[in-house]
Amino acid sequence: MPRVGLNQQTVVREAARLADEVGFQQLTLAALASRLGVALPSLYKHVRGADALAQKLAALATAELATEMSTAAVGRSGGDALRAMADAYRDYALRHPGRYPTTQRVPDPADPEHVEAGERAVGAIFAVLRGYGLTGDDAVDATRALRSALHGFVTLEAAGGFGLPRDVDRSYHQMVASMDISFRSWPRTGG
Amino acid sequence: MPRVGLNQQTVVREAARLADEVGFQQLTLAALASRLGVALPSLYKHVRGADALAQKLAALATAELATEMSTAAVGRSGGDALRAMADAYRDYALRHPGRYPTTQRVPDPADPEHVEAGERAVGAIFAVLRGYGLTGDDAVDATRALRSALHGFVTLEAAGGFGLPRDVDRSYHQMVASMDISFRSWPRTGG
DNA sequence: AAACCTTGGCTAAGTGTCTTAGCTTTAAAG
DNA sequence: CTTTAAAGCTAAGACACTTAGCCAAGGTTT
Repeated sequence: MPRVGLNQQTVVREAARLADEVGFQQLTLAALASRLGVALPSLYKHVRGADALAQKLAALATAELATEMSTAAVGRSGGDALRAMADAYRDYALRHPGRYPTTQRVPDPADPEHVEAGERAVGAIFAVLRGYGLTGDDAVDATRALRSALHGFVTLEAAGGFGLPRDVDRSYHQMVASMDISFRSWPRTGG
Repeated sequence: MPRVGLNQQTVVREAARLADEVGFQQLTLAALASRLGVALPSLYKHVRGADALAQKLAALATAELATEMSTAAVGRSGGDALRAMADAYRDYALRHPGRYPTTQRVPDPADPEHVEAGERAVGAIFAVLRGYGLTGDDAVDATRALRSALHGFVTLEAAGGFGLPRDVDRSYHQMVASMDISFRSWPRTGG
């Protein structure tokens, strides 16, 4: 039997593509193997199992998202940076509906690339918030608030949770605009 | 064989309890059946299958959550109502970690109780926002923003996504305080 | 009380998923 | 050319959900 020549990276990248097509929940080792032209158990030569694959996928997606967030904010500050980053965030979630949910997985301490990616993502938010003069505990609180709003929005949108006809882009921009206001008048604790 | 005397309600209620104990993802028909003292296929006499059970669980949890949100806000207005409702929301998610995720499922149009529960939940938010003078499109946008923030926060918290030592209660209260400010100075569109 | 019949329980069996064990062959290294 | 690590394979097991079909409990009807 001729070898296909897989390695971990090709497996994970194909899993990412497949997840975007069918949804993360529907990503199955059987479908992935068939897509790669290999029998299912052969995947275990490259990935420890289904959970390990999900973790590697999370590392990949988190790195991609962190890069897009950072790139969007570069050269901007304040509300400009916030809007650009928020748009990049939602764009990513919409373009990669299968990868996005994995970005909320807690980074695996045993995977340095995953940890680094998570730090870059949070770091990007922190950098934007510094533009509002938010540091220390205030920055931590504001980061949590911003992550919550962005993640919550794209999650509800993906789940079809916004039933009413009101334009969803509009609602998102309003939310980001309101966060801009919030950050400018953030209830300071002086942490 | 003596009959256990199950019905749909007892099955769904036990599923809710079990989900809270082991997590929604770990809720399995096998575990539920064993907990109820029947063989697995017997459950199909009361529920159409695993997905239907999840839907009924969603209807139950959504109704519970809607009730707690409404109750918390009754007799209050403005920031008081907002804080009370937000606290009730997070309380519910923390007390019922297995039920909570099902509340984000889109209500099944074929299940009137589910639909009604969803409307009550959104209605409770709408009522609070009316206290800020928000109506029409503004209320829709603000509702989406509030739902996003609350849902995002409790989801990230449950996933262990808040790594830093900063107190999580504090961060939540800061977020809610900032939403209070946002709603008072909401970027109006006059919808 | 006896017959009836609805229904809630059961066992058996099939499908799809992940996983492990162990064999074979490729193809690179010496 | 021989050796060997690794990448593929088949076979088989553990669980999950689901369907089919049987049987008895227990209420209803005569």
